[in-house]
Amino acid sequence: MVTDSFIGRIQASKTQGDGDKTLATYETPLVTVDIVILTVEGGKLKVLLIQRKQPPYQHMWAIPGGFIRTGETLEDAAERQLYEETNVKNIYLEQLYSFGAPERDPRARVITVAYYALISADRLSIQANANAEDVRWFDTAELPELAFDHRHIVHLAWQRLKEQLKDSNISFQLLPEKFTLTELQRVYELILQKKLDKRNFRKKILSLGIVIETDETKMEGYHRPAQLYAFKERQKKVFMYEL
Amino acid sequence: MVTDSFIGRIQASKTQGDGDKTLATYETPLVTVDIVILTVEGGKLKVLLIQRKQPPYQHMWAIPGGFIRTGETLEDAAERQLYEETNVKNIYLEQLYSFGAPERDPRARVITVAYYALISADRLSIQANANAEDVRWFDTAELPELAFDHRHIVHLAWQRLKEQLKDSNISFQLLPEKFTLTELQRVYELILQKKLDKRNFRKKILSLGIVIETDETKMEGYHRPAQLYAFKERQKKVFMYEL
DNA sequence: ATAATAGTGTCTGTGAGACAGTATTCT
DNA sequence: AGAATACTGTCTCACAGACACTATTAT
Repeated sequence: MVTDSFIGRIQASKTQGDGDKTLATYETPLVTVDIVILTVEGGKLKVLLIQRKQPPYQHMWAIPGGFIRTGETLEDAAERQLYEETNVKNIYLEQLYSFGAPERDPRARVITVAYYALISADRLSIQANANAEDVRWFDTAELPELAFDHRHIVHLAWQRLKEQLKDSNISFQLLPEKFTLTELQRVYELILQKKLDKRNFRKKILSLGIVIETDETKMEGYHRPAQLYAFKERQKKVFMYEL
Repeated sequence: MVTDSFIGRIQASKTQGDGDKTLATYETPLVTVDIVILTVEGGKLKVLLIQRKQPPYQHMWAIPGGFIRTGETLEDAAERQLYEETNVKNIYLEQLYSFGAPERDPRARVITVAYYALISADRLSIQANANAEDVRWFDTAELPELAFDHRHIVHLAWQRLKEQLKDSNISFQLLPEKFTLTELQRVYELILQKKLDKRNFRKKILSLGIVIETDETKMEGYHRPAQLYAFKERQKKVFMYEL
């Protein structure tokens, strides 16, 4: 993790442009981009964490992140780190919130712009081996102790995901291209932490016209196979009730 | 405006903690907090702008902002600047988005955490005189050319306000303590830029149980006076359809 | 009486949510 | 036959949205 490199405080003293303001001391903060990478796998909503090698918070788990490079937008930086960790491109990525509590990093003033990313489990095969030893997926509902304010950040990402689930088709970012309606329902149930009625759920999804039936089916176990669906558009705004 | 003080670029060259990453050059960006301050006054949704005295964008209008001080949280910094500009405390304030395009400030790499604030027009009396010459309220629908990416930021704030109007009672932040239902409806219409049906609007607001009738009325012109209402709670989540 | 805004009620249609039984595939 | 999951339809109730007339206060 890039933030592991220790950076001393840089103090800058400046006069201000406006006459009626007093001379003041500004800290030049460091800016990082941290990413909450979420996926659904094995019936759990999981988040990618990295084990820290250096202090502070040595050996604790943290979300991936790092500094912004010259010429990079914030989103570029997030995309780059996302790629470094997952080896996958074109991942759904969205800015979450910026955190700047003065003591959130004991070494220096570090402001982080948090992003969150959603990736479907079927795109993760490549990653698993890379620096596998200190990178792992954790059940978002059972997090270990996290470094810095990362627990808060992960929870905020989950919160945001819940909200977005209710008024967009964002859930499709977490599923393979073809999926059964039961699989889709499981994603909703996992994120919302709540059982949904199968008939109402299917009625709603189908009436929204956001999925299209494929001619394939999926067998799983010794029972009736399920119809596979694909989705029509990304980012369509919809409304889900039955919160 | 604090950002007027010119700050040179500070370059920092650092090695990273992880072995598999290349040596890279990081810019130490500057971090500001900018605020979109909105109010409803004279039948317009207005935003507070400040005329810049120094280049770049000299004489152009910009939203207020400035650097974060040592020991301040991002929100502290926003609150401080909000108070400096309006002379009013306890204003509704919420983080909007962070902007970090490399060339958004021609002088240096400046990342800004944008906030937006809502204030009711009746709390603005104190302000008007302060540094009145270069501080003015502008109709959000008819902005002058703005410095930096501030036009984009203002539009995003408006956008966010529209969304929040539909699922929270945030509109009350823009009204005096006691108000008529017609005044409340005007706020909705202004922000959503759309006429609403008076009967449906009142039915909805009253059924939500978020306002309470007071025993006062308000006369305005030669016609039937209107009942004044107050709201019960702040921050309650509600749902407004009729988008 | 006139002007001007405040205030009010009904109907229709959509859709959220509750609810249980049949269909299909395998061993 | 049995196990296991896929799949489907009806009813009720709430409420969004369309729509027009009466009430009150002043000049």
